This record gives sequence, C-alpha cells and structure tokens, in this order.
Amino acid sequence: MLCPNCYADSHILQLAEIFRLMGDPTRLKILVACVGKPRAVGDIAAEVGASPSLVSHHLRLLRAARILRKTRQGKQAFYSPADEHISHMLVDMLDHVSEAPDDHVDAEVED
Amino acid sequence: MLCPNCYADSHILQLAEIFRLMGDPTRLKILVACVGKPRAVGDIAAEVGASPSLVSHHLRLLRAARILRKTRQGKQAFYSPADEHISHMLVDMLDHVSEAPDDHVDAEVED
DNA sequence: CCAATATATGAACATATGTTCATATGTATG
DNA sequence: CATACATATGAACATATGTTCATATATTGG
Repeated sequence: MLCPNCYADSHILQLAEIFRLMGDPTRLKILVACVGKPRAVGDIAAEVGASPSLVSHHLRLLRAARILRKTRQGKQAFYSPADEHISHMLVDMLDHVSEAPDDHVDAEVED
Repeated sequence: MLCPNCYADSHILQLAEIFRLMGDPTRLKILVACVGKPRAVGDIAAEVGASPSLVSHHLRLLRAARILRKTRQGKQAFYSPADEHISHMLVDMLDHVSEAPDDHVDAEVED
C-alpha cells in the first residue's frame, strides 16, 4: 500500500476503467483466452463462441486500455497480455471463484 | 492455477459480475472507502461525494454480490469487505495503477 | 493485378445501467 | 406516541454499452 486511505481520484478512475472492461462476460472470455500464449482473432472467436467482428471490437477496447497487445504475423493478428500484473490477478481471481463455495448464485441477502 | 485453459463458463460469469460491479467509478470509490474499517452509509456518501440514496443503491448491489457485508449499530449501517481476497486484490491493483507510468490517459494505439 | 483469407471499422439498434427524486422503513430518544 | 435522524426502496429518465450487419482494409499467393 502506497498511501493508505488516500488514493488519487485519477487512479480510482483508471482502475474502474480496467474493471469495467473486464466486467463484460464476452470480453472477459476473450481476455482469458489470451492468457498463456498469443492468440489469433479467429481462434479467439471460435473459442469464445462469438463472431470475429465482435471479438475484434472488444480486442480494440482491451488494446486501447493497454490490457492486451497486438502483434501481426502474416494475415493474422495475435493478441497477448500487455501487463503481467493484470493477467496474474486475473488467473488468481479465477481460481478464487473456482474454489469458492458457489452458493449465492444471485441470491438475496437477509439482514 | 487449478485447471489451465479450462475455466468453467459459470466461473467466468461470476468473475465478470464482480468486475462489472467494481467497474463503476462511484461504486469503486465506495468499495475503497470500506476497505480498512467498517463505514457508515452517511460517512461513505460524504467521502465519495455522492448522495446517501445513491450510495445505498450501490451498497445494495455490492452486498448482493457478497463483496461487502452489512452490520447495524443503532441507527447506522456499517459496511465492510465480505471477502479479504477481493479487498487485497483491490488494494494491490490500486497500488499497481498508482505506480504505473500514467501515460496513455486515454490514448489511441498505433500499430 | 486478382482472388482469397483475416481483421478492422462504422452505423444502427435494443437493452442495460447510473442517477435523481420522492417516499418508505427502521431506530433511538424525548 | 411523536419527532428526528439514518438508511432503504421504487419509478422514471437520460445515457452508455454490447451486438449485428454491411463494408472496408490489410496481407498473402497465383
């Protein structure tokens, strides 16, 4: 912790933007698909079950936020994590929800 | 990592929901305000500069997702992290964006 | 250059989401 | 009980957002 209870507003906004991008199921699937080895757009589309067009739209957003980076090889564009810290966090959180007792599917909360 | 490249769809959805909730600036500020010690609704509202009504709406969502938990003391309702793992991650990510070179405010990305 | 493949982009649209305002509920104290 | 304070809830609304479809832009090979 750098400065307890005193985070700059701009940092909160930056972080919220990152979370917002990861907060869409399709986009999160795309992200997860890119963790590990660089993936081509078409392959990602097939893996997550979305159109290449949609995947490309989302990849653009993830790239603009510097969450993914792009490298071209021939006709294909490969995407991979631009930030190891974020991808580590992602895997960590994924393990977290995987281990957690998956009650509370959407439940109400009593007092 | 539990099962490399093989995360259940439901887990991705769960995680996306968590990220979605943290992806709103107001809600993220509320969350951050609750990390550390339990906070009353009115105090949170004052700290993040939002109406008590709005804060209450957001708290309800964060509580439904089991990100925050509620305890009453007299007239006031205190909210605190329900999940240490999430709050640790939050602080960690906050440090991450605080340390990072804050170029790319919103920039376009060249090829 | 032309065709074929892979990706990207823009407009349009339906839906979701954050916020506000008015009002209700709860809780202590006189 | 009545008043005051703290929080919660519901409806309404403006705006943002994910998706689709059509089309454009690479890039390679003939």
